Order: sequence, then C-alpha cells, then structure tokens
Amino acid sequence: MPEAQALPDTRERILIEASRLLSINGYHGTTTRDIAAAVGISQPSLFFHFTNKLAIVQELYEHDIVPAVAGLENLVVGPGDPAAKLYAMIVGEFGRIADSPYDMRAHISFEALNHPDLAGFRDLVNQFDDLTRLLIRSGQESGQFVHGNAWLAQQMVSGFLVRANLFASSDQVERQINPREGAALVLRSLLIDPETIEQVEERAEELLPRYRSP
Amino acid sequence: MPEAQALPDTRERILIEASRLLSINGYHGTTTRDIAAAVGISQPSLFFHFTNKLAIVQELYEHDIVPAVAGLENLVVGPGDPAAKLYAMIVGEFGRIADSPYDMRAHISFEALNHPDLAGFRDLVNQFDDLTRLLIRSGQESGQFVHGNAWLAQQMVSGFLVRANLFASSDQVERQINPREGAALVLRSLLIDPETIEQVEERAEELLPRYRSP
DNA sequence: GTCTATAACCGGATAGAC
DNA sequence: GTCTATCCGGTTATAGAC
Repeated sequence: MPEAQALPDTRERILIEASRLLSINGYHGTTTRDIAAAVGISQPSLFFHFTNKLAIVQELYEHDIVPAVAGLENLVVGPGDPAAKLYAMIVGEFGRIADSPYDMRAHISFEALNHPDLAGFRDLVNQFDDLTRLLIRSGQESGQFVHGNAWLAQQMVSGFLVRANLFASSDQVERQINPREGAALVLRSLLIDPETIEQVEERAEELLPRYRSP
Repeated sequence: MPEAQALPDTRERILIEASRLLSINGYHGTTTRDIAAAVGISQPSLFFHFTNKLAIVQELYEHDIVPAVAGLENLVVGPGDPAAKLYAMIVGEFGRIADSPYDMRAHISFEALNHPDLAGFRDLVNQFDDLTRLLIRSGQESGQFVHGNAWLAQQMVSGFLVRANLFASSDQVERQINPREGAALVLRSLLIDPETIEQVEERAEELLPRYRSP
C-alpha cells in the first residue's frame, strides 16, 4: 500500500512552478533562477532534472498540446455532426486545462514557440487551429452553421479558449469557467437555428469521451 | 508644399520595427540589437532617440491602448443601446488596429505589462475589459442579450479581438479581417433575438464616429 | 540530489569620436 | 545623428565537492 504522499517529487514541482511562471512572464522573461527559487532549490540543481531550460518547456508543451490535438483529431474523424463535435471540443478543452496540474493557460505564451527546437509543437498548435476550422467549415457546408469567413470564426473560438483560461482564477467566483456555458456561447454565434442548442448539447455529451481519452 | 517623403524618420522606423518584433518575440525576447538591426542602425544609436528600451514600449502602448479606452469610454457614456455600442466597439477596434502604422497585434504581448513602470497601461487594459463587461451586463439587464456569466462573454470578445489581430496577415485573403463580419459574429452569440442584427448594425454605424474620434 | 563556485555569454546602457 | 569601443549586471550551464 502506498503511503500518503507529501510533496510531489522535485522534478514534478519544477514543472508546476515553471508552468506558473512561464504563463505570467513568458519564456524569455522567466529565468532558471526564478524557477529554482520557486521550487526551493539552487539554480544549478535544475540541471540535474532537465538537460536545459528548453527541456522544461518541451515537456510542458508535450503534456498540453499533444493530447489536445489527439482528442480533437479523434473527434473529427469519428461520428457526429459538426456542431456537437465543436461543442464537445470546447467543453473538453476547458475541462482539460482546468484539470491539468500545470498552469498551461496561454499555451505558455506563444512567444516561446518561435524557438527552432519547438517547431514541432508550433506545427501541432497550427494543426489544432486547422482542425477547428475544418469543423466550422463542415458545419457551414452541412447547413448547420451560418456561412461566413471560417478563419474569423475559428479565431473567435481559439482566442476565447486561450483568454478565458489565461484569466481564469479560482479566487473569483465570477471567473470560474463553466465549460458548457462557454461552449454554448460559441455555438449560439454559429448555429443557424440557436433553438437547436439543447439537442446539440445532448449529442455532444456522448462525444465528450472521444475527446478526453483518444 | 511638402516633398514626396522617402522613408519615415529614424525614430518612427524604430517604433515600427520594434512593434513588429515585440509582437512576435515579446518584450524579453526582443533585444535592442534586434531592433537596431531591423532599422539598420547600430545598437547604441537607439539611445539617441529613446532613453531606454522600456521607453519604446511605453510609446507604443500610449499609441495603442489610450485611444482604445478613450473611444470605448466615449461610447459607453453616450446615447445608444448596448448591442449597437458593442458592435461599434468591435468594428472600431478591428479598424483601429488595422490602420495603425504599428504592429500592435497582441497589445504587444501582455508579458511586458508586468513591468512595474507599465502599471498605468496595465490598468488601462483592465479598464477596457471592465467597460466591455459593463456593456455586456447592460445588454443583459435591458433584455437585449441572453443572460449568463458576463465575464465569460467578455473574454470571448477580448480574446477574439487580440487573436484575430495577432494572426491576421494581409498576404492571405482568408485572413483579412472584415470588421463588420467580426462584430456580427460576436453579436449573434449574445442577442436574444439574432434576427434584430440588421437593426443593431444600422444603429452602430451612427455610433462609430464616437469610438473613432472621442 | 543538492550544493558552491565559476565559466562563458549576452543584453542594456554609457563614453566619446566623427 | 550615428558610429566604435566598452562596461557591467544578469543568465545559462558546467565542474566538482558533499
């Protein structure tokens, strides 16, 4: 039987504190000294757990963007109508980020993604956007969504997800995100017939597991 | 009669290039050497035009956030219904950022706003968000907007504005923002009766000058 | 696994010539 | 107004003791 554990191990605490600092100050604005101080170890001790500063960021991105793309891909290729899929994605994404032990709020600030060694993650972020846009286009073509610039609509969805997570704080009740309310907000903007939202919600609930565990 | 001017003066070119680099790499990720190289002068030459690196950012923020808050404030206190005001703000904001000589896309990355000397601008950004939320609440209370978490709705609006501007590029036709389509996208999500959007648009057109020249 | 000491480098800013 | 040379503080990362 495992004992009641006290603190997460040092490696894990580095990831947690780093994610928090990176969300606030960005990659270049967060020093290894800052991270070490937050964890309570000396700065060089970081390099016992990670080969370099970038490796910390890479692991955080791995944890954040990989499951997101996998979940969305799984939703897209599976059964269901575009509206229900989009709804499920938004609910799933709000939930996933809220449940993460890390503070992955703004996908840790896009600024770090310009680093050459993070090109793979940048591609994944773009893929997530592409898939979201695909979902919107499908809905437009199937007559479920109003016609219009799908890129613009996708920016609304993506911007909403990033912003809401970035500024959510559990201290303030007003800022606790209700994933389903967030999803409904977006869907009302896209649906030709907003009255159908309840049925979309019902169908989305069945799709949700496909997003959460691809 | 003024001659046909060639290049903007150096000071102006510094602001233009700095805004571009800051939008991509953030404050800490943009060095004075990067900016100087983009302008085509030596790094110390920057300090003839600006007292320090932060002064460049301050001037850019001044140009970006001050007119935005002034315009929105002017809209809020003036006549008109909340839906038309919100529509006018979104159209005005998309237009204002598109017309700016500077690349103020993500409000130059929020990361810089943590600097103590930029506290004033941070307050202005918060004020812009507060006023947007006020507009949404007014619409909810007057029965024009659906009820719900106004903070969440405001994050959708604010996130949309930042994201769309951040990723807009004149190269790709798909990514050229139509301000009115963007505003309609948001309004459809909030209006109890989406059918009234045409009337909202008409009333908003009259309000637009109030946002543009406070 | 964590420490101290330190190397190697980079970034902002100044001095002073032209 | 712009340059070269340079200072100095801060940052990542390594070496090696415990």
